[in-house]
Amino acid sequence: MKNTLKIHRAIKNFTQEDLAKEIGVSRQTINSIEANRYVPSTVLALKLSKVFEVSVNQLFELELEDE
Amino acid sequence: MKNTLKIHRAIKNFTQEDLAKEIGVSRQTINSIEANRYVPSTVLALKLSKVFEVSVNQLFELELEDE
DNA sequence: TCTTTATGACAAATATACTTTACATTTTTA
DNA sequence: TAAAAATGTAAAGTATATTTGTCATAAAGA
Repeated sequence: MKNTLKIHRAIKNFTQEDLAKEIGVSRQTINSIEANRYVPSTVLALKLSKVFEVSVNQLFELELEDE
Repeated sequence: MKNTLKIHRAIKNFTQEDLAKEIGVSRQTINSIEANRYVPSTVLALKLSKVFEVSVNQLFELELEDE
């Protein structure tokens, strides 16, 4: 699964830490998601969707290897 | 977090087992998500979004207690 | 009504998300 | 160019998703 977190973070001019605080997770969690080290929970995805004002489907997209 | 899985499953006329096979998880996983016993991963949410042809945000919604 | 199919739920085991701590490297800014 | 801020990543620990197996009950069909 790929994501556009970094882009939306740039649009909002947020650091990883800003974002982490905003949604109540650690900075490393944000970093690890951006680096595709792990897949976030749907609650986390919805919170990101809310903060960035875009849909979850715009933030995250399945790749061939996911299916 | 609440979800509309049961409704979309009814629209497509899928049993929990049909759906489970469709997206490659166990029937209990579907059952547990519908019953709000746990929160699925974003990959799973995206797969459900694809099968039901609706956005993740239409399938799952944050509740007050999530924030 | 009897049988089959679908759902709800629990327990134990395993996989993986997420936290905290910590340190190195890169990027920004004074 | 030196200091500060931001990012990348790793390890160890905790929380929780997911599987497999199993059983009880509800719903649907013969």
